[in-house]
Amino acid sequence: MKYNKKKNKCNGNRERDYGLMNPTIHDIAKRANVSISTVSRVVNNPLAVREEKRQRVLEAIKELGYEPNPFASGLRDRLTKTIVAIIPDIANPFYASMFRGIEDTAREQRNNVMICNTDRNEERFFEYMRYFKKKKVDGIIFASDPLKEHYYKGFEELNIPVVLAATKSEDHLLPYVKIDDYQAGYDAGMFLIRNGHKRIGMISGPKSDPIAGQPRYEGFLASLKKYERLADDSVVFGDFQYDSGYSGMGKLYGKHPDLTAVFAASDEMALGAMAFLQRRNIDVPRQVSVIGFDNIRFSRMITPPLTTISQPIYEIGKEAAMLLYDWIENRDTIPKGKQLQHELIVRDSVSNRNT
Amino acid sequence: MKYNKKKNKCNGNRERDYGLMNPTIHDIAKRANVSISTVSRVVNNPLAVREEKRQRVLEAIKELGYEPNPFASGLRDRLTKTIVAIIPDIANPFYASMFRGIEDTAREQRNNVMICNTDRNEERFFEYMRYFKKKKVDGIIFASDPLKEHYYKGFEELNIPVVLAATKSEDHLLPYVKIDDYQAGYDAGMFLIRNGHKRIGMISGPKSDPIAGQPRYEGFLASLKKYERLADDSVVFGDFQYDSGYSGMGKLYGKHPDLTAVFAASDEMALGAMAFLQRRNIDVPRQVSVIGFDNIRFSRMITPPLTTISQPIYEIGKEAAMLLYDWIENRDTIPKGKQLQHELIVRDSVSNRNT
DNA sequence: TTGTACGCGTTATCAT
DNA sequence: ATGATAACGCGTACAA
Repeated sequence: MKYNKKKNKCNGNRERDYGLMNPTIHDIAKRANVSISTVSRVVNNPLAVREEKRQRVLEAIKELGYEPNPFASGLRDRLTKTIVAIIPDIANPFYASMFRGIEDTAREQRNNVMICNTDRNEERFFEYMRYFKKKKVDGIIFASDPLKEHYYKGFEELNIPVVLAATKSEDHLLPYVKIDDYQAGYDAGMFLIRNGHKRIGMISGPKSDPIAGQPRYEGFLASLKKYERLADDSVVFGDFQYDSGYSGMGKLYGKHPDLTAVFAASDEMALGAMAFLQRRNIDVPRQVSVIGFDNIRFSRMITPPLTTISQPIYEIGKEAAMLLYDWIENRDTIPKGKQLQHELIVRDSVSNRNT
Repeated sequence: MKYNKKKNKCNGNRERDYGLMNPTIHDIAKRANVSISTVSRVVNNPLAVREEKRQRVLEAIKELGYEPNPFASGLRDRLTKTIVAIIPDIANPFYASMFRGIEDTAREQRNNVMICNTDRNEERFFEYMRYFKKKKVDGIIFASDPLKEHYYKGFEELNIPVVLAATKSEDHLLPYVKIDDYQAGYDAGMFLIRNGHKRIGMISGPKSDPIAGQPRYEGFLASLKKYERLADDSVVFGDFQYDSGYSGMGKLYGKHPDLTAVFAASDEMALGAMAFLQRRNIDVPRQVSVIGFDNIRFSRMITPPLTTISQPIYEIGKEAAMLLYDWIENRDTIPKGKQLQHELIVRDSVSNRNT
């Protein structure tokens, strides 16, 4: 009774400043001469309402430009229309490009995507997890580090779809989108071999990294062993960052001053290696060739322009987001992951020793 | 009556699966033996409640791990708890760093920030504007290009707070956060002069750019004129990107092969200039010195490491976001903008000619 | 099939 | 200073 009066008064008020106000489910109901539940049904379960009314409602929705209020439905505990991208650092161009892929498909779905920069810090990761328990999100794209066991546990608690981008899980079957890192490492080695290099070194990522570390390392080794090139002790391990590339090249050069080519598992490490060489007045590529990995924006801007393995990083993000939405829409079938193709970008940092 | 019964039943239910459940304001209230209004006050306006009770409430909040439900408050106050960052491209490290500043303060406010990459494309900008008219946002940080007149018109329609980051508006008084670009250009010129350079060139941004273009150009000119160094026709104009730096250096070198130093209005253009020189076997910095602008992540990773003017870009983002939140909270007083300090980062790309 | 009314958690208003 | 309660917009159990 009292309730009803209030409601009417409320609607009455709203009519006045129309156009400014966002139409609600009530406005649509009135316009279409149905009840709010009918409107709600049309939106959420269209088949449950008679054709004729459905049309009326649909029309009213169009005319008034109705969009459900995400806070109201969020409060009621449904989808929040936002997904999360967990990445190490958006200021890293590699992840930034991936993010653009994610973002573009999210926009197509009229969805929001929230960035979480972990800075590779576990504490921050779990902080986010706690936050998500409150403020629900529909799904997660995880692109930070290899997926550790307790990270997985965190996801499990949330009980929402998670897909992996440029990484994968050994023990759990979460869908992932990535390239074939083993093959890519193999290809890098082969490229050097085909260019006549005999003594080849590598600056690898950490062996403990089951994605960008070990596979690239092993693919590379395989190519070398096949042609009986130098191997094993001509490999040094870094953390993908510039400084470890610089110092890694230093170690390598100390042990094997006769190296003619080096494969770095990231472009940043390749930059570091080149910096070391150039500061020692060792010419790249004439004396030592360098091949990188990632094809970041700046790899073409340095001197000499860097030959590198390109990951289709934008597409990885895009594909991962699409998989995620598939899963969100159809909660009970886990989508299958995908392998995307890498590509060798030939620029000027590798010399041909065959001639 | 009926109401009360329901409430009790509900709370009764909740007690059981505690630990799993997120505590609400009601749970805190009960625990602290106060009303929910008091709890709400403690959270939003602590000074309005007596010390003793406040402590009790605070303690209960700690113990139960209460966090306000953003959906509920969003529903109440019509704020969407999301702001928008309009930038050219998140894959550009300059904007990525700014974004991190924005994001970090947004997170403090338990807010979401949505990225809009315009790619410097007007069409995309207005697409976003249309989107915002539907799905409201609380405020905007604009960091894309100079603010054109019809962009401003777009904002006006939305009728929400907008603050400018690393840019400003000539005609409208939107708050902005930026450095003093004129002074920065002046400082760059002075640094070259103090290092004994006599014939100095510049690769500027477009003169039509009233922020990163003209002021840096004029500040630079002012320093040169003061000491009667070469000026005017030793300036060439680019678009801040790598390629224009490369070709710009080409033009400059064609006209003035005797130049000993060049100031580039962006690090990317500086990279381009260095690439041109190095490919001509002109040594940097021995034969030609280069100073850049921005201090992007990679400026220290090239050979030689780039001397440059550093914008506190993270802080610019952070400060802009804080201004925006001030404005959102207090809709009727436009906050005043801020000028932040730039800094000269001396590395190895400028030689000293005095000795 | 359709409509009514309650509850989600919070804040603001109004009494006290 | 504190407490009761309406209202925000939506979804859904239940009634019709």
